[in-house]
Amino acid sequence: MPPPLTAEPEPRAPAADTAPRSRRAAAMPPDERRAAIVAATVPLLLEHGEAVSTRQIAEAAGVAEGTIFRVFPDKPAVLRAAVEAAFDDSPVQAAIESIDRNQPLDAQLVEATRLMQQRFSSIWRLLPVARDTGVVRPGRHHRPDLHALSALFEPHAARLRVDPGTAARRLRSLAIATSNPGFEPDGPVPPEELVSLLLDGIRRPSRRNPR
Amino acid sequence: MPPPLTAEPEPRAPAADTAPRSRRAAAMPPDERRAAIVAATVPLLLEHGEAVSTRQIAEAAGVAEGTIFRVFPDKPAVLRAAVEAAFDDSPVQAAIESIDRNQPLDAQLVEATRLMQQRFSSIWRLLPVARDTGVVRPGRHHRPDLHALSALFEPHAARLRVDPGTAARRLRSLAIATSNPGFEPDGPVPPEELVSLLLDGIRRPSRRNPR
Amino acid sequence: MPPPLTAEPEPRAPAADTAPRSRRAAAMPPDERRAAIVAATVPLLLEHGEAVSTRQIAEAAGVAEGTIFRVFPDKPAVLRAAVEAAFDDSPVQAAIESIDRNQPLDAQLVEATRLMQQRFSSIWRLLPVARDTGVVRPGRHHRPDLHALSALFEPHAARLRVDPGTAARRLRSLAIATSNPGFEPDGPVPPEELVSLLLDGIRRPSRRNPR
Amino acid sequence: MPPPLTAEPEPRAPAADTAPRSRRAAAMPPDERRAAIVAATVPLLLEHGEAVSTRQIAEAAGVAEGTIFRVFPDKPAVLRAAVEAAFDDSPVQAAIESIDRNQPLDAQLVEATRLMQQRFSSIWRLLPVARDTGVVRPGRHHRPDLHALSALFEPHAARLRVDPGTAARRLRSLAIATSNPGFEPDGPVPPEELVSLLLDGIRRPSRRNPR
DNA sequence: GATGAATGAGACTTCATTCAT
DNA sequence: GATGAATGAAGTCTCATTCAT
Repeated sequence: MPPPLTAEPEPRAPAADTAPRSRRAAAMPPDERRAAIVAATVPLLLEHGEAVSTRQIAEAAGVAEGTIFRVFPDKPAVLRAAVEAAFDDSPVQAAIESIDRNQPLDAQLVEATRLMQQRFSSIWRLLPVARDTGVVRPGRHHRPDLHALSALFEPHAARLRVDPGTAARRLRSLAIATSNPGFEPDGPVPPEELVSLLLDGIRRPSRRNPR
Repeated sequence: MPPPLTAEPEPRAPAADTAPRSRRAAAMPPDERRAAIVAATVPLLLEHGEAVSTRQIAEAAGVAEGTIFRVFPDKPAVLRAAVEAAFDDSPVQAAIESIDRNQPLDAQLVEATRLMQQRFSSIWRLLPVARDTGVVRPGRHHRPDLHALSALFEPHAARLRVDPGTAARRLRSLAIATSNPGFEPDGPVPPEELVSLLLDGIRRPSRRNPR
Repeated sequence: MPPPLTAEPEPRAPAADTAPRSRRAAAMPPDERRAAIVAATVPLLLEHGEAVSTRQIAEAAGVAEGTIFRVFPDKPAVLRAAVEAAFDDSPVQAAIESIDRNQPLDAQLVEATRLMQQRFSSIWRLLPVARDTGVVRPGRHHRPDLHALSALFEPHAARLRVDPGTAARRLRSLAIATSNPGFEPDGPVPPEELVSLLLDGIRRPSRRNPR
Repeated sequence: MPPPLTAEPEPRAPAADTAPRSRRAAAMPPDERRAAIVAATVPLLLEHGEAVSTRQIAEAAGVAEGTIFRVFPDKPAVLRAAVEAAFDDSPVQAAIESIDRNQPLDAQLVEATRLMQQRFSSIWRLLPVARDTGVVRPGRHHRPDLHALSALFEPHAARLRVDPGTAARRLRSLAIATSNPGFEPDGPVPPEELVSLLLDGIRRPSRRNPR
């Protein structure tokens, strides 16, 4: 089973039985605290967008509001970190890389598509935030997952009409678009259909159009 | 020439010469006021998302802040109306319907794709707002443009491996995804490529894979 | 009787008997509102220095906190305005100008000194604020009261060892220093003494030191 | 050479070579810690007034924020101690006492005045703090420097129209007022002028006013 | 004994909404 | 009917102070 694709707030460890209940969160190395706050922020960001309040974040992270600002200079920095975490596609990348290359291309792509749909369906809400926080900037390619995807096409390049990079981009586009709940109210299109579309299109081959 | 695809704030008519100079905006039929506010809101929404303030809206619409609440019960109602206006796809629909059916399917689709890309590229920012305001709700199809698009496929249904409705949805998905500046930093993919992808896929026909 | 030397918060007019008690302050022209806030701020500034909170100011002015920011861009602007108002020396200037010139110089100066002591004793606390808000800047003379004071010396210039401007500055310095409650715990030095010091010094004339 | 007139933060002694590297400051006798904190606070107080934060103080003193509260009960106590230190005029007192009494009175006073101007010019900012912290209280004389100054006048008492104590107070007032940069934008008045003013006033002796 | 992470009250400021004019 | 001054709740961020390590 592949690792989870989205960061999840780590459940705070329950206080040891013998420890006296304390209202004060245990001191943590800054990095851990940072991570905890980021983890708590991601779901809130998905739910409320940039309108999340620092109060909500603090509550979700189980810390005082002031604590946030000991590890982040300001709210945008928190959002940026959360978006970056949520956009981190190394998990998908890893998952795609571990796809069994002995299967036929179709099957490999179906698997990859499923992974990407799963991932993107939770990221829609973050796009404007990513834009606003500068995590995503126009003209800047920055998605390592494309490399993993390209690699899937590479061995079959000769049989494709486009180069592997483009093929990867097209597949990703399809996965993205069809996993947006706003545009696909019936849920994501089955990956098999997408792969079939990608590879062969929707036109029936014919004598006049033999392909 | 097709009508513009995005609502524009209507310039307020200058006060008639004979009217006594007044700081008050000329009384307007409520419907017109509503429309003026909505028209002013759309571009602001595209720029700032849900973070637009009523002050900005009032200023852009050339009315007092209080006036907004004589026409709309509250701010969400304004946003909802603005999103609905921005999502109104009757212009695209009309444009698609007026495409010359005597051209080959490819050409027709290219034209339609261009129209949709143009339209969607400006709407990205609104998706979360649409979601938050309830204009777009999961499980609810609501896009008349699909009908127009379907109609394009209808006459060629026999040559397609999927039904015209699905074909329309797939094309729209492609248009949507490839016009998101966050995902296509080099600008929208050329419509010709998309149509080719849609119809014939990216796989080179071969004997072993004849179709 | 000279006008009061320090701005006083204007008592808000009591609601008319027949008017329904309203929790909302009556709308005011911005200039008046500004003045009301400034007037309320001065005494608070004298009491707390820059540590006054906007809440205190709002309360003292009888308005909501938000109202402050409809007339001032931010808190420093409020303080600046308050300091400027408190430093406005046109009242002293006017009072000095109206001193009867038919009296002997000593008497005139005593009167002027009294006026200045009265004025300065309330301004001490504001000096650092004036500095911080940029109202008082090093190297910038900006006190019109000096002119009025100079004018008092003018007719007697021939009998003075320094020019009237310097004389004015020295007298003001004396008035300032001796009205600082931190340095004169017994209260301000009597103006007569100051004037005598200024004019003749503390040295007894003698043959060896005739002058 | 007279001792410096203002407290300086003592540089922390570097950790001894043989000591194990530790992030903790070497334990210090409480008195030394107190002194270090006070010394670090004075310049900050001059720069920021009461708005200094405990963080700034801790940083400047090279201790942890918490440490401050092991030595002082709360922030006002720190400020009070710092103001007291800054107001400590035993250095000026000593310097005045060491003035060569064989010079003529004028010369002695010029020297004393210079010392006081130098001292007071850096203390202005602290006056409100002194007031707020209760270090300076109305009705309470507390300035030993006056004694030293009085002593300067003592031998010449017979030639003065006022008693030495008053003479001292007047001179100090002049020194204070003319060293406030807010009121003397051109810099402090030359001490010679002040002494001449103090002793002989600004009036030219005449037959009608022979003195 | 010192540390500094954590706290939570409170500061300044913005904003949707109301209502007297 | 429109206006915009006024409101006060809520948002972000700072700071004095505490306390587990």
